[in-house]
Amino acid sequence: MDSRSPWLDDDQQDLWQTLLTVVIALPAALDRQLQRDAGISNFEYGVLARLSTADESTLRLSTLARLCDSTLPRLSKVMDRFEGRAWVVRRPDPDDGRYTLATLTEAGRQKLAESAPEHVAQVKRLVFDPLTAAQRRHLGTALSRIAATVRQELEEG
Amino acid sequence: MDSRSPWLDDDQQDLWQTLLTVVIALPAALDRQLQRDAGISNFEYGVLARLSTADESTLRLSTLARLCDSTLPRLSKVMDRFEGRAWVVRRPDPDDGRYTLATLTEAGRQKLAESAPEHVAQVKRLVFDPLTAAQRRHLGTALSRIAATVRQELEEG
DNA sequence: TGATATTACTTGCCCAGGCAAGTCATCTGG
DNA sequence: CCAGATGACTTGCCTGGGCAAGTAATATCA
Repeated sequence: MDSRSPWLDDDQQDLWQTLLTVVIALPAALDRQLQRDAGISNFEYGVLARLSTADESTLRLSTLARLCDSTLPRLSKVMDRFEGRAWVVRRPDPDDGRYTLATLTEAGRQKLAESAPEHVAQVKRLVFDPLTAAQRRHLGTALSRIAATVRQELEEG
Repeated sequence: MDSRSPWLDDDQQDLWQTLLTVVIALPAALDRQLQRDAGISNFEYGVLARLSTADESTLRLSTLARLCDSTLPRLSKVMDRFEGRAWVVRRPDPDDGRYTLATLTEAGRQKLAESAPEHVAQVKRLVFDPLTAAQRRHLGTALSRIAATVRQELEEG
């Protein structure tokens, strides 16, 4: 494909518009369900979920930020809110005081457990149910390539 | 696929995480380029682009909102900014005074033309270049189904 | 025909997130 | 061993967007 031509052809336009719809409307739909049923955003859910699968429920903030595709200021403010609700605790990394370790508390794990069923059901309804097994595989392949390119783009910045 | 089981299996987790990365990081990458090079957001670019392809460069706000997957308050505020820069004009629809018609001005069209080349190049680099023709077709098929489901969700909700 | 409902949009208030500047801890070169 | 550089957050300021309430125009129906 030639990146130098300054326009998209019709097929590309269709795909592009569809992708835009998904990246705009899917987060909106997820946020709405989570906000209504659990009072948290999709992003906040992702932070809880990441921490819950980490070793000892603990990660450095910078690592967590990368895993959640977040900036550090954004994550820092989420952590403020989470500490206020006692869902996580922060402490300096004993190995290197510049790092901060975040650990999911039992209350945080419980919040995640409460929120998960409806959220997962929503994800299944919106993303998995409409697709056949083959379509899911193809989607995964294509999105992986795009995700890798976009990640690289943001890191180079 | 059974929506009732409350968890995702490993394959689903992988796909889900990849999709999350794309819906979070792709808009961020697009916004950054547009903000840097043109001083507008990806969403605002989409509004200009939609208007530019409409008959007489004119659409009802409610129609434009639907086409851009936007809420009406959000679009209303974008229109305030655009009118301030004289990129659009608003006027009541003569056929039905409840509707408002938005028309792209010549200045607005020019802003779009200036912004387009770099933005389109970015879209190609991030979305199209990493994929083969077959992968693009498959991606379009899968995303169309998801987009349709999500749109329906948001309209009902 | 006039009161009420509905539709399309706007406004106000609030909060989340981006960016730039500040702080604190560690590394590095002299 | 100690200044300056680097890295990891944190804070403050500002803007964008969501929601709920308000307004204006049209439809409905007694």
